[in-house]
Amino acid sequence: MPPPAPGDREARRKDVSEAVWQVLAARGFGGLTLRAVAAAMGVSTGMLTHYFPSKRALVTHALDLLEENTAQRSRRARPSAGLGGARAVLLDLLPLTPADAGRSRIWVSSWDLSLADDALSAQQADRYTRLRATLRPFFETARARGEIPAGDPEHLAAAAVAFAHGLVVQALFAPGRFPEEVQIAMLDDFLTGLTLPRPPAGGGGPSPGR
Amino acid sequence: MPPPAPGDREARRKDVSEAVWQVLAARGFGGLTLRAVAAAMGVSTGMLTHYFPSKRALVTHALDLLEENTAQRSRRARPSAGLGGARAVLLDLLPLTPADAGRSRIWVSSWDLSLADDALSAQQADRYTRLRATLRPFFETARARGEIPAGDPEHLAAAAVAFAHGLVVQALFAPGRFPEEVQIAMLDDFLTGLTLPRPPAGGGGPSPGR
DNA sequence: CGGTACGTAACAAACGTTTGGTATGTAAAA
DNA sequence: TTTTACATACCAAACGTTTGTTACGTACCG
Repeated sequence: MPPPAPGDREARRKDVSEAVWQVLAARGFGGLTLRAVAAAMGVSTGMLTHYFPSKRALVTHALDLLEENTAQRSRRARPSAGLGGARAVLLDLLPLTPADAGRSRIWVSSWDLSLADDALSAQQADRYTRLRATLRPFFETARARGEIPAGDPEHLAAAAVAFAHGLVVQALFAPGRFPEEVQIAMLDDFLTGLTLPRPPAGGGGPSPGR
Repeated sequence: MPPPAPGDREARRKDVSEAVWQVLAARGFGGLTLRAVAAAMGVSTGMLTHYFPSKRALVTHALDLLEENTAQRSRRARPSAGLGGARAVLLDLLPLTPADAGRSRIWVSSWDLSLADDALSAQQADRYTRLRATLRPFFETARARGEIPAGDPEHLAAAAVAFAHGLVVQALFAPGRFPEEVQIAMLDDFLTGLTLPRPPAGGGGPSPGR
C-alpha cells in the first residue's frame, strides 16, 4: 500500500479521530488510551504520536471534529424558521438513532474531563453559548409571528437546551424507556407549553400551594 | 491519637468516602486515584485498602453514601404536596449553592464511568426511576387539585427531571450565567408552562410552521 | 498473646512519551 | 538516467512514571 499523498495528512488525522470516537463510545474517557485507539485502527501508538504531539491534542481535535460534524449536520435540512426551526435544532440534539446515541454518549462522557480542566470547561461553556445563540433567532421569529407569547428569547433558548440535554442523559441510561417516539412526544409537549398564553407573572413561583 | 473504637469502622469508611468526594469535586473521576484520596486524608494508601478491598468498592460506596445523603436532605423540609412539593424536590437537584454544585458536579462526572460500566449504568437508571417515582405523586396531587391540566404524571416527572438536570449541566459550566435566582426563575417558568390549559393534541408537533 | 489499625515498601501492569530504525516517496545533482 | 539527499510514514521497542494491589512490619489495646 502506498503511503498517503502529502496533503492527506489532515485526512489521516480525521481517521485517527474517528478511532478515538469508537473507543470513547465503547469505553468512555476513563477507557481512552493511546493503545486502545491504536488497536482500534490496527496501528502502533507511534503512528498516533506521529500525527498528534500529545494525548491531549488528540482528544481536543477529536472533540472539535465531532462538534464540527454535529454543526454541519444540523445546518442541513433546517426545515423552517420560527418554532418549527427550533424544534428541528432540538431534535438534532436527541439520541433518536443508535448513531446519535453514540455522539450524545461521547458528549456526556466528556463532561467529566471538561469539568476538571479549565480550558475544556471554557470550551464547553462556549459550546452552550453557541447552541443558545443558534436557537435564539428561532424563538425571536416565533414571537414575532405570535407562535409564542412575549418572553426573553435567550431564556427560552436556555430552557429548551436544558430540557433537551436532560432528556439526552435519561435516554442514554434507559434507551428502552425513551424510544424515538417518546423523546419526540416529550419535546413536542415541552414546546407546546411555550406556546400557551401566560398570566402576568406573580412572585414566588407557580401557585406554590403554601 | 488513639485508634478509633471497634464499631467506628463504618464511621471511618464514611470519612474515607468524604475524602473521595473531595478529590472527585476537584479533579473528577479521571483524577481519582488511591494516592490522591490518601493525600487528601493525610494517610497512606494501605489505610484505604484496610477499609475497602478495591478501588471499585471505594467508589461505589462513596456514590451510595452520596445518594443517601441527597435523599435524606430532600426528605427534610418538604413544604407541601401538589405542584409546590414538586418544585421543592426539583430545587434540591439544582446547584444553587457551592456545596450543591459540588454534589452535582460529582454526579455529572460519574456519568462517564457509569456509561462505560453495565452495573453502574443500571444503578444510574434505577436512580432516575426512583427520582421520577418521587416526583410523580406530587404531579398526581397537583392534577387532582386542578393545578395542572390532565396529563400522564410519569411523563411530567420525566420532563421535569430532564429540565432540571439539563439546567444543572449548563449551570455547572457557566455558574456566572446561572446564579441561584436565574435557576429558580427558569424552574418556575417551566412549572408555569405545565399549569396552563392545553388545546387538544394535534398530530406532528406544536404548529410546526411547515 | 491475639487482633485491629495502620505505615512502609514493593509488586506487576498499564500508562504517555521517546527513540531508533526501515521502508517509501520526491527532488535536486551528477 | 542514475545517484544522492532528504522528508514523510510508520513500527517496534523501550523509557520513566503512575496506577491498583499485595506483603510485611510495627504499635497499640484488650
